Amino acid sequence: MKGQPARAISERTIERLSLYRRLLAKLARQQSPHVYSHTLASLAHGTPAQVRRDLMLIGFSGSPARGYNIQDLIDRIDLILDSPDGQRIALVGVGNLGRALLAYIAGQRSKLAIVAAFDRDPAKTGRLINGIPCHSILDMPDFIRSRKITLAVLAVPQDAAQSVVDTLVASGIRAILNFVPVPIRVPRHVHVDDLDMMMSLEKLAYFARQAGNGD
Amino acid sequence: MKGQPARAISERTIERLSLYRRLLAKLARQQSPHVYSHTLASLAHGTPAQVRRDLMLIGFSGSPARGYNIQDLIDRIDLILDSPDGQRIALVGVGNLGRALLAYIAGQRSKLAIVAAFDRDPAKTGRLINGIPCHSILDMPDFIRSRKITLAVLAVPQDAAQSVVDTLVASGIRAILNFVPVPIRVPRHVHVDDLDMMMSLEKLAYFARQAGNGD
DNA sequence: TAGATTGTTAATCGATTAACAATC
DNA sequence: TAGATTGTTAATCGATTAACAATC
Repeated sequence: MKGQPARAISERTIERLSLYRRLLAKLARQQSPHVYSHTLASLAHGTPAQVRRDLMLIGFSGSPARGYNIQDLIDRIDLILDSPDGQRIALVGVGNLGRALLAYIAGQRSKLAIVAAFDRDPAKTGRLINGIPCHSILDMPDFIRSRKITLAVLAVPQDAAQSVVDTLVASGIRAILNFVPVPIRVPRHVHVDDLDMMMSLEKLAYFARQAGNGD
Repeated sequence: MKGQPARAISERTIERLSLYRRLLAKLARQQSPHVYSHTLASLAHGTPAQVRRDLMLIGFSGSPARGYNIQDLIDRIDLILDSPDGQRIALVGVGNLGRALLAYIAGQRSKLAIVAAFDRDPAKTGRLINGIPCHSILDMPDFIRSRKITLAVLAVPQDAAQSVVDTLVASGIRAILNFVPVPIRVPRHVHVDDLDMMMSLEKLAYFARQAGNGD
């Protein structure tokens, strides 16, 4: 069964759809039930042409007179981005950053939910952290398999990263949000998104300097 | 005075230079003092052609016989990415995420250092958090100006984001690492990098699903 | 020397933007 | 109707990759 047109939507477009949905949710609480491409574009810091093209790619139509129906568009994006029965996330590495991510992600209401955390340190396992059960990393493979967890957030020490990733992949994980500043190797069917804060800071530092050493 | 060739290096290339430097630092502790483009490429998950092109752009040369000298290359990248007298960072928003970022960034040794944190909540100000002084957000403009802080990390609640950004910009901030999931408006000379975790998770969830709903 | 690698230009690829007929 | 907006194709732009002469 092929629910959607199944034609590949690019990574960039998926990112923007996620952003559009968030902006539309705010718009929905306001005046008009419709929005023009130029309005949404300006909220998203994009161009009207890009908004129209993105919506074309997901087969969503508007009207030249009124623009796009906000609620219908939200529903359409939900259909694409959300899995009907939600998707479960495992957090691996319950250090400072891991705990903050736990609180942060739990705070957003979404079809995505962290259902378990794992750590090597026995002092951290066997109890709830931010309402999420924290288990020994030894129990991770069974847990991921039995609970059909497909996503992982990686926040372990650098040295442990690759071996934890290998375990995650062997357990059936399909995508990893990686906070560890080291390139991790995965098979082609597994997706990785690297959020490398030091790299971002170094990049910003460079461009801040370029911006004008004037005064 | 024009220290570097000053020809614009692209954002992507700067990101890779930051990554190369990190990988080279590890290589430097090992066997050979030289590295080939294909070796560095494979560590960085890139292509040899891209590595050579990046190094060409910064005017760094190797030898067909031995490849690139590791220490010389590190020194060259330092010259481009680092400011001789370091660059100071302000953290705004000392919630769960802010405190974790404080610990994380302090942990990396770098020419970049968080020198102050700011929060609206009086319960959090007037004391050290992770060794960093935390001040009232009212003192922020003076502090940023007098200490010549050019970078900011933004981790405040959504509602406060834009007004805090306006204050930062007015105080002379040149670049912002933004963890708040809302598009912020800045003048053209200010650089923003958005690290939007929920967007990344939603993107990964989509591609994890595409990857094969097979079994 | 023969063989591998560098430095650099040209070709390719993908994504964004412009343009404009069709529509309300 | 006149005027603005949509839907979509074509043009543009930027970044990556391929190719290969020069070099060690």
